Amino acid sequence: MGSIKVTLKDGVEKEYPEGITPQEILEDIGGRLKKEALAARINGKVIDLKAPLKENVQLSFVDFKDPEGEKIYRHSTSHVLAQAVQRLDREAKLGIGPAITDGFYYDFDLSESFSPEDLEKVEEEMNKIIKEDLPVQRKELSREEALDLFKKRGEDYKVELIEELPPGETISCYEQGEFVDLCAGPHVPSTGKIKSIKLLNLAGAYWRGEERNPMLQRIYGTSFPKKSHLEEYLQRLEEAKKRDHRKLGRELDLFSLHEEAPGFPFFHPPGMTIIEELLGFWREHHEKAGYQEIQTPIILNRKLWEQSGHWDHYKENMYFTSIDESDYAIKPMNCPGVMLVYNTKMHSYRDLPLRIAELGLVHRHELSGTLHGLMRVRCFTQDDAHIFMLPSQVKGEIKNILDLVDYFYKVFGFQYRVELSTRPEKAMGSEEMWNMATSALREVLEENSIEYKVNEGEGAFYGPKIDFILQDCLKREWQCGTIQLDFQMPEKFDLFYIGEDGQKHRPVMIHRVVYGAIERFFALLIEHYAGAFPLWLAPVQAVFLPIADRHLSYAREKAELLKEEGLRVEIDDRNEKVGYKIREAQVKKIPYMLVVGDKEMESDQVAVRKREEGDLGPQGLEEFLEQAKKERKPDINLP
RNA sequence: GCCGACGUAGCUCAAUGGCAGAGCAGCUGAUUUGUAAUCAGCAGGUUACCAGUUCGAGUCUGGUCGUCGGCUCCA
Repeated sequence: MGSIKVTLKDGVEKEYPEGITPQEILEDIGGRLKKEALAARINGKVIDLKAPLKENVQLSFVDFKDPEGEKIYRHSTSHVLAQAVQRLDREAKLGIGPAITDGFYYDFDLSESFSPEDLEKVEEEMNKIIKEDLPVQRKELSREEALDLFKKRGEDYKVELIEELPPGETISCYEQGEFVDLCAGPHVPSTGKIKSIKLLNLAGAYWRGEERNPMLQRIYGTSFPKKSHLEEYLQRLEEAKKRDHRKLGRELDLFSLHEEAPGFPFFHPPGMTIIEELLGFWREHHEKAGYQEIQTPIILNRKLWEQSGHWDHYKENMYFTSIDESDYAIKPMNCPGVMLVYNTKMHSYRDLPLRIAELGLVHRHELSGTLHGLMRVRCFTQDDAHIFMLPSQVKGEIKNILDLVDYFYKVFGFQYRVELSTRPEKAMGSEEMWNMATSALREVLEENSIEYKVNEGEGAFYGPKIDFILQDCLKREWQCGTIQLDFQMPEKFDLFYIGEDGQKHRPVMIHRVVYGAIERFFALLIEHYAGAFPLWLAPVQAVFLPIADRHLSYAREKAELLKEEGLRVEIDDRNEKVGYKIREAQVKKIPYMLVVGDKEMESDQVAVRKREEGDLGPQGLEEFLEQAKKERKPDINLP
């Protein structure tokens, strides 16, 4: 047996006998890592601490602070969860149990369903397993051995997974005590490495996410190496829930939802003010970007939907009605209406690109279980636009939209993620068309060095798309902006333009939205700002707080001046103490409070109190107005 | 749509199978107030809805609707 050279992170080279494990090296070098290391990284690859080293390597250790370490830690916790569940119910069959953002889950198939009380018992059992500090052992097996092992254990789902592993793939499993799970690893060296665990919730989940498969029971949980970190995390969750747009929407009187209209939101005056500001901002920038606005009807004849392909591809999401004995549908998308507008006149190649925008109200029959406040509703306003262009203009137009979306999201301070979705199973058009369209999107993303994830088979039925994804207060992801390339619709509606050669040509079309759905974007904004909207969006921008009745007329006079400047101003003329009025204005998250009493009347000033900063002292009305006007610009915070 | 939980006053929440209650908000009155809640009084309910069990149901059972957490779907 020879020896190997191990280069540690700090550049130190050490010689060890071949077959030494990272664990043993830790024993040798000691220090903080000895306690905190969860796995090792050799030549960039993460492996078990117990994996023997066979050649010269660059070695570093992975702890919880390392994203890979966090993942391993949570993944190992999911194994402990599965072990606990099987201890409590021998019949429980294992699904899958991966680490996810901030935690993990494990899916189980069992005859009786879990109750929230069961979770406590499971948690108790998990703590026992942790206390037992069972060594976690990796084993590599042949396909036959693996099939045999999991068949014997009655793990039908694992057997299914093994059968689908590509030939030649190393099959490994991890054992801890009586428990064994099919798993690629790596894992922590023993269950005692895990410290603080918490099971969070229960849910049903289809096996492998497919509706025709049996529904398994999923347990979500999380774990941390320190109890205080777990507690902080739970605290953060509680804080995040306070930002929930459904809660703030009610408290701030922005909107409401009613049993009488599930999924169809009602907007109240303060909510409408915000929406109108969002739309005003949108119109301003779309006009600048060369868009023209139209409006098309909500109800359109069946024939149109047959022509567009929606009747075949989107029927289960549509609402229908009949008028004078003919069939009509409520529009789930705006495009077919736009097609009719395009075809009302001849177009020259000189007219292209033609950018036609529509703030279109669409209705879709979403499954009842998917409705979620304003985030997922059954009717929503898309800030839609359809761009008709020459094939040579496609990339330029997509680039323009990428820039527009980026500008909009930056104005609100949103971080976003980009996805490219490709051809779905149920698609119109030829493979070649799809490939061409998909690579066009891909190229623009790459040319503009935008990071993106590919979402295979998730495109629209008429073309591939680029999606822009935002997160809500609980880090749930919501698709907002989207750019969809469409070679189908122009074909279906026989769109053409007259080219330089005097002949008819087919234009290319893009569907795109920036906000996505106004409702969803609004909801995300509520959570993003925790209800404390910047001045330009705030339903009430400033409130006068007169100290006593004798200051009322002064407040009215000054308020009038601000209103003339277009500010949204109110006066709290109730017979209450200032402290009371301040509290109320603060709870309503009004950006500015203007306290007026004897002193202010005498000096012809207002005492300005800012929502975030508190008392700013007395100012002349002009000074305040100047500041307010600055803050009225949506992009005030942009460089 | 599927799995699970939940549904009491506008909101937040109480009430062993035995008279449906509190705080906040609302209304009325008093107080004229200086940087996050003045005091008093009044009113507020078909306990989501429909059946059933029971002498008696907010509470137990079944169904419907809705909401919440997921799955699936999607802006």
